[in-house]
Amino acid sequence: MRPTVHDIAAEAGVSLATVDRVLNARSGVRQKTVDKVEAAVQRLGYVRDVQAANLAKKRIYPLVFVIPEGPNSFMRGLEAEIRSAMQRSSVERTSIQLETVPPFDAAAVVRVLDAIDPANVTGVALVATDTADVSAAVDRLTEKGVHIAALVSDLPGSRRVHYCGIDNLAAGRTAAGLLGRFCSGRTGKVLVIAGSMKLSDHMERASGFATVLKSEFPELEIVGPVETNDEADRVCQVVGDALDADPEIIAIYNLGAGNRGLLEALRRGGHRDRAIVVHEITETSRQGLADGLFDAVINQDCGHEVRSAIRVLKARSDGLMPISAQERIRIDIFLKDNLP
Amino acid sequence: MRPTVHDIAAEAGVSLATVDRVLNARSGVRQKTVDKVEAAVQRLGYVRDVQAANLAKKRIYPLVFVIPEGPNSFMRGLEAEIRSAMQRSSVERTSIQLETVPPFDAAAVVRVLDAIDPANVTGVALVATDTADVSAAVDRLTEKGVHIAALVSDLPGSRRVHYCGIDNLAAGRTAAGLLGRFCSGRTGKVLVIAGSMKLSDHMERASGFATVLKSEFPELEIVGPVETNDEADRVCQVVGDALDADPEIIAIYNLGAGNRGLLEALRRGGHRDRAIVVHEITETSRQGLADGLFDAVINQDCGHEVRSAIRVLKARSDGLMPISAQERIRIDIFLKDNLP
DNA sequence: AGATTTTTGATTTACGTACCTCAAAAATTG
DNA sequence: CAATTTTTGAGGTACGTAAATCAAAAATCT
Repeated sequence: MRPTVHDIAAEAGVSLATVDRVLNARSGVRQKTVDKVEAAVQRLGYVRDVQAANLAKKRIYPLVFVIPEGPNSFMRGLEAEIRSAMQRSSVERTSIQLETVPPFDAAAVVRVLDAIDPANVTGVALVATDTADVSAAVDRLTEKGVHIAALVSDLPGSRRVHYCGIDNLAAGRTAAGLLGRFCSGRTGKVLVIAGSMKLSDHMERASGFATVLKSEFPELEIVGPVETNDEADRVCQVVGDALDADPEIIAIYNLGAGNRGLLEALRRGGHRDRAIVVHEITETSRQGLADGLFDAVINQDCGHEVRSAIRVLKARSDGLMPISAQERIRIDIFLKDNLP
Repeated sequence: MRPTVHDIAAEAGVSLATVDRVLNARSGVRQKTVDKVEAAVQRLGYVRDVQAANLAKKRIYPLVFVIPEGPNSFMRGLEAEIRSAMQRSSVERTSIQLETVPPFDAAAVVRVLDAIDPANVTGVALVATDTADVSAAVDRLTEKGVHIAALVSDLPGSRRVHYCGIDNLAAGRTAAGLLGRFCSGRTGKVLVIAGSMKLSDHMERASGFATVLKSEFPELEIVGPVETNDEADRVCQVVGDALDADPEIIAIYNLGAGNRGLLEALRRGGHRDRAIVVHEITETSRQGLADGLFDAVINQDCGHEVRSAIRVLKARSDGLMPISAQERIRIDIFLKDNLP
């Protein structure tokens, strides 16, 4: 049987009340007594029964998620995961509020953050461009005692307590590793498409991709990255124009959204022999894989990201550090053969 | 606030004791009353607070894991995950016993299963060959009321309640999709190495691999699968001999263990230009990726598998069906660029 | 030393559920 | 209709922790 607070009280030769004071870092206990209790905790290997503790505390964690609105399938998938977390909220003792803002609108994110009442919110998870005003708003809110997690795209300069997303430098490298091998020895150009270089995730992917391509596959030359603001129509046009203009393009890496546009350009132009790697599993990219137009899709599991954000924000508002190894979001690679 | 048993009692116009009898399926309640209570549960959307319930019940789940002993790194990784689960046992209310048996020894597995006392064990997870005697032993133990999960390699003919592992047919297909693309258009042979065709996972991988290679990459011809009993020395010899004898081999797929032997053969022969896909992330396969000898590693997260097995066995002994979508083990693909 | 402050102990209530007992009420039987 | 059985109610205890109160003890200060 695992030891309880009663066992520590007995072991330390103090009362239950004192054990409680020590365990919950309440004041009014001499250092000598604290040591006695902590020694007993060590000796008996006591670990607090979190379930019982939560029951007794009946604590709830009010959280806010801020994500872009608009047609971006990945963001809508993220929203679905947040809504599913909202349904679990009674079980997980959370109270989740979802705020959507226009995409690429830093000012709107700032407004939402500034409007948050620190008295009623313990944590915020947000998807935003890595710009100075957003970082400043994050820092202001942090100052008020609210813990903030960056979601999907990191805010490296800010005081966010955690980044819930993949290592995008590694994701870019992985894309290069795949595309390089898919082209195996052939010489040509790779068209790289991005949403916005203001998004730190896009920036990092482009950078990782370029690094590996240059060092390991020097026979492939990068065209781009071309920015499309993640709009499918722009992607379609950019790809169509590029493929028509330059027959040496033998591969495409779309590191942003707008795969619908990419598919359309490929279908329209009848291009079936390019090696193509894109990001995020959506209805569109599944279709691309199934049709053999896309060779591989690099994915981040947004369900994992949302759940991780919730765990981290809960832990932080209890003053605990999350176990970083457990919160790592992995870079998934899907071919049509291992689609879930 | 979420409703409690008290709220249902009030809503249904019955006493707390009656609600308790209905919720825990105790006898001595008229159908009419049962209906009233269940209607109230529906109306209020009551869900049992599992944490409080577990606290009150202080139930523990005695489980047994049966895995092969020997040097196989993947199995040792699995063992490490099981031991780590044993350390969490007080928190997860489990009591886990680990049994190791000689690899590929069906009789030993049968002996262990037959020795299990159904009074002290509610669930068993095992890694075993898919042979008739193992299936029979699984069925015998199931008959005694013990729930059994197949781990890593399925036992399709048996009465196991769940399979905790990847879809190996899809894994084989994925390997073919990767290797085919890595060879992109070149004509040649692919050496396929397996541990034992008595393992259903190896069988399925070989089958999925062959299917996709034939249909999508007909320019590649399969040599094998050669069985090695997962022994590194045999793998080394087989690969060395094959590469020396047949220069047309431009790719290798090792769907079993023994990657140490594969690496050694490649190093010894100075073969650096073959496209190579293997299974399972271990120290050896990481090294292979890092050195550029392996192109991709297909992995199953054995930590996930162990945790999933525990969840499933706990749920089954509470009479619940696990949510199958949540228990799917994904097929991971690692290049050197996305290694965790 | 006595007065004051700090520290500790003893005890209670609560969280939501499980499980038990005993008595009362209702339904069924003869 | 009385006797019997079944169903229901009322109440309690327990699980392990949190959080509170109030009194007692110990330490510190004047």
